[in-house]
Amino acid sequence: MTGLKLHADINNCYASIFRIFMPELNGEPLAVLSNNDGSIIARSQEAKDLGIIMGQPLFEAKPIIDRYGVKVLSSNYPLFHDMSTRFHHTLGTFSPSQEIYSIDEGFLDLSNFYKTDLKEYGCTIKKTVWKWLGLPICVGIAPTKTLAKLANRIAKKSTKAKGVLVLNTEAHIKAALNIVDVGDVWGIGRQYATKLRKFGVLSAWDLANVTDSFAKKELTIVGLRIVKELRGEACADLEIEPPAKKGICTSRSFGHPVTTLDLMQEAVATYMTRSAYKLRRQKSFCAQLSVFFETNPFNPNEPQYNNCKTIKLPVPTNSTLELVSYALLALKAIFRNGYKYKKAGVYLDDIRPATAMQGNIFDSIDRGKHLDLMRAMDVLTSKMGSGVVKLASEGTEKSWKMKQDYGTKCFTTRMEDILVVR
DNA sequence: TCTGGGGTCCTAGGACCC
DNA sequence: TCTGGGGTCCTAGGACCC
Repeated sequence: MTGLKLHADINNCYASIFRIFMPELNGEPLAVLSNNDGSIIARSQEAKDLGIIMGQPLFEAKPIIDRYGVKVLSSNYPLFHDMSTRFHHTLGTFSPSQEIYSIDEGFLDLSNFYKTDLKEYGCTIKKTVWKWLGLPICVGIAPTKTLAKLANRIAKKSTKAKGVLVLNTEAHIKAALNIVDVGDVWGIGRQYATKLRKFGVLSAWDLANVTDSFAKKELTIVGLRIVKELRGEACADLEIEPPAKKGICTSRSFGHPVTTLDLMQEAVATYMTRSAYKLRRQKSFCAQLSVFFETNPFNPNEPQYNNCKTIKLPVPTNSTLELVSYALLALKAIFRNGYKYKKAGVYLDDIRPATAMQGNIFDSIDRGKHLDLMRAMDVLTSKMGSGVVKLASEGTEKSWKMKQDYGTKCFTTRMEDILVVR
């Protein structure tokens, strides 16, 4: 086996981050809420043990929360993001080759570490993250990314592994595949798991032993790659450089239903400002945008109206001013009075790098001026946070903005970022 | 009363072209 | 009488991820 990959992730990420700064939460059941405080998106181990379910609406979990005194907190993304950056930085000191996979997960390439005691190395990483950041992690090491993820999953549950599992012999890999349910394999979701079970494929080991043609036929080429990775054949390398996004979306549910065009315009302008900022951060332009909104689908007694309007731009741009004006045109084209809107969003599409720009002879906009203004806005935004400078169309009241009833301080960033403190 | 947000990739089918 | 077929592009929808 040539390649060797390490997967590390933060245990109960959001709950663990809060506990660093609020140690009184240690040992207590804790649930972290989605944007708008709608549902539960993260739980401490104690909350999991009480039967609080991932994705469960808050009101449904309320009986358990009240009965056992589960502590509830709103999401705090500035804080999560900051701690995530520190986690990945720490991880990166252990290999020259690193992939930042998500806010709480990363991969390292250990292919040249054949002389290293891998178990010990994994334990050192785990201890270091704990010492430097106070975050609990688990580590899996194996020949492919899929197997490293699987090793990590077992490490989390096994008392013997103590949070670090190395799978680098055929016997160990076979034993591991046998104890993992097919639905717990990375890339096998609910639909595929149900389908596979009907064919008698129950474990990860079963999946590793289907034929290539079966995998391709039933799970597409993506599934075939998973099967090969389970057999130890690497099909996915680490992504060292994050690829530029092909689509950029900003959408939110409203804290209160929105019924007027005025407020909807504020929200759309605000979301577009955010998307345009993301677009410029990755040094791209876009040639298409969409605006969409919906009423509350969980409320069948209210009249429902969802719509989406897409506009192709005559000249690709990343100017907030231009994108907002097109977005408002799109919105006006589809907005209807008489509905209680629950959510809106914008989507940027047909994204291309700044270098591939092509002009249009009918272009009447002074792009140089826009560019200077955007640069100035971006400097302020990155130094002082979003919202320090904004367009008039974004509004100032933002009565529609999302609910955060259980807010916390941004402990590591700015004290003035305090949302609501209880 | 109250149900997240932001992405990726693949496939099938239709339009269109020569 | 016999009414092609292959390629490409685009889009919608479905699956997955955290």
